[in-house]
Amino acid sequence: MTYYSQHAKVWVSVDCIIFGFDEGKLKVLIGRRQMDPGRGEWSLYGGFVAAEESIDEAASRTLFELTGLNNLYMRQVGAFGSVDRDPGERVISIAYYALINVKDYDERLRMKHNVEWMNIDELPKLYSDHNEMVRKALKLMRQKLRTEPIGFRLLPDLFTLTQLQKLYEAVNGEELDKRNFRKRIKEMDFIEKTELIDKSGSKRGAFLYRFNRRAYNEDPNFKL
Amino acid sequence: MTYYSQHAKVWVSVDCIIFGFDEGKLKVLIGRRQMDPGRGEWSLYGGFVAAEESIDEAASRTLFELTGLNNLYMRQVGAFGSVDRDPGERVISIAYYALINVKDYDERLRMKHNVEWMNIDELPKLYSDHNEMVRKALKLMRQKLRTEPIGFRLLPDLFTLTQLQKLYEAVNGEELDKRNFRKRIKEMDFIEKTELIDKSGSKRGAFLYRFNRRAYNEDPNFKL
DNA sequence: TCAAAAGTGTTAGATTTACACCCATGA
DNA sequence: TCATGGGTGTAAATCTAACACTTTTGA
Repeated sequence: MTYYSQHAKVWVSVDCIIFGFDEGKLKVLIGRRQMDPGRGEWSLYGGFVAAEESIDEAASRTLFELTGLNNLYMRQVGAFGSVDRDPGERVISIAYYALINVKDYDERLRMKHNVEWMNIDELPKLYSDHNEMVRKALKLMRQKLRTEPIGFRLLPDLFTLTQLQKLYEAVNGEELDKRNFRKRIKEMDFIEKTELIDKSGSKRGAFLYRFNRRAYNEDPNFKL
Repeated sequence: MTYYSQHAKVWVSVDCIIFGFDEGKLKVLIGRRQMDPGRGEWSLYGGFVAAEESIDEAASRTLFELTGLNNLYMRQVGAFGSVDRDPGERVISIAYYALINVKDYDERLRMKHNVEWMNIDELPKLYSDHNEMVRKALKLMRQKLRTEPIGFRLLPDLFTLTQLQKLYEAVNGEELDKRNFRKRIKEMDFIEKTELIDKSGSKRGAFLYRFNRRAYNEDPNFKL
């Protein structure tokens, strides 16, 4: 009989706020809950933490289960632990947000799990405290986006400056000045201009850029 | 047999990073661990989350147990959940930081719990992942300190501008220009000058100031 | 030919930083 | 009388924000 055993054990789960960027909008992946309690309610995707895995591993595993993708950018949002946050049993949940490039997500897998991309500013009421989780995740993600080049995780490898700007506008919910934005980008040597041109967004076509992680690691002065 | 019961339950604890400010230094409250495993190692103070309390309540209760103080400023740092972070059993821990005015802490209670104030930059190796918790707590606290007037929670009700400046210097680990600092303070109407003078720090004496929470709530433009 | 997105510099204003001396007092 | 911490303003430099027109091309 150890010192520990006089205390209660509880279930611990992870819930994932998966951000995507498409058609100029920031989106979150949500689905209808498939089990009781709360069956049918809009909900984040989650899973339980198993005995032999860390909470980060549980989050990675859950993300992989849902998306088939590994090594996603992922950060912890925090622990949510009201006694009755889950209407069934006492479950403490640890929220994680992840960034994915919508195009990398296999549509069939998405259908199979019955989840969909919902605009961040049109989210319905979600199960339990999931709305609160999304709010906090967004707040943290915004902060990170200002000081680290994580936005590229939401875009294809090659992107136009207009796409990049729209991404920043969507996340922060405010418009930016095109010239000032491009001036800042030009100062960051790790955002490389290619000779490739994307004609999908305009008749004239726009140069495609890429993020050079190596160059960033050598001279990581990012500020937006 | 519910859906939940096929999953493992784990112990969940809270660990507290308690910051104090004294003699111009930022300090953390740590003590020698009183139980196995790890008996005798330097450690944060913590406790288990009980079945019928939220994690925030567990943190408040733990803080009260240790300090006899209620309504401390307290924020969650995050969940720590490596499988073998605790050498005894699987325990997921949620870290919280709290700010207290060292003078409010009853010295007898401190002795009773066998904890002491250790300078943040002279911390020894702590039990398990507690050093990591402190690092993250400090990072978050610094961020908050820049955008919200939480520094007052570390000072007596009445304080001199020199004390306030030393506090900011200690937390951020860098010196500030006295004139620029005072200029900024003067712009914040919720930091009120009193007619009282403190002679303990100098022969000439310095005016004492106080933080007016009501005024802050009306016009919360803080930036330091 | 024209609509629609791409691309490009300059300037005023605001903010930030650097900096040095006099004052009041108790020992 | 002097050592110690308290208190005060200005100017240069940097950063931020506002702003409008030309280019290219497919329909």
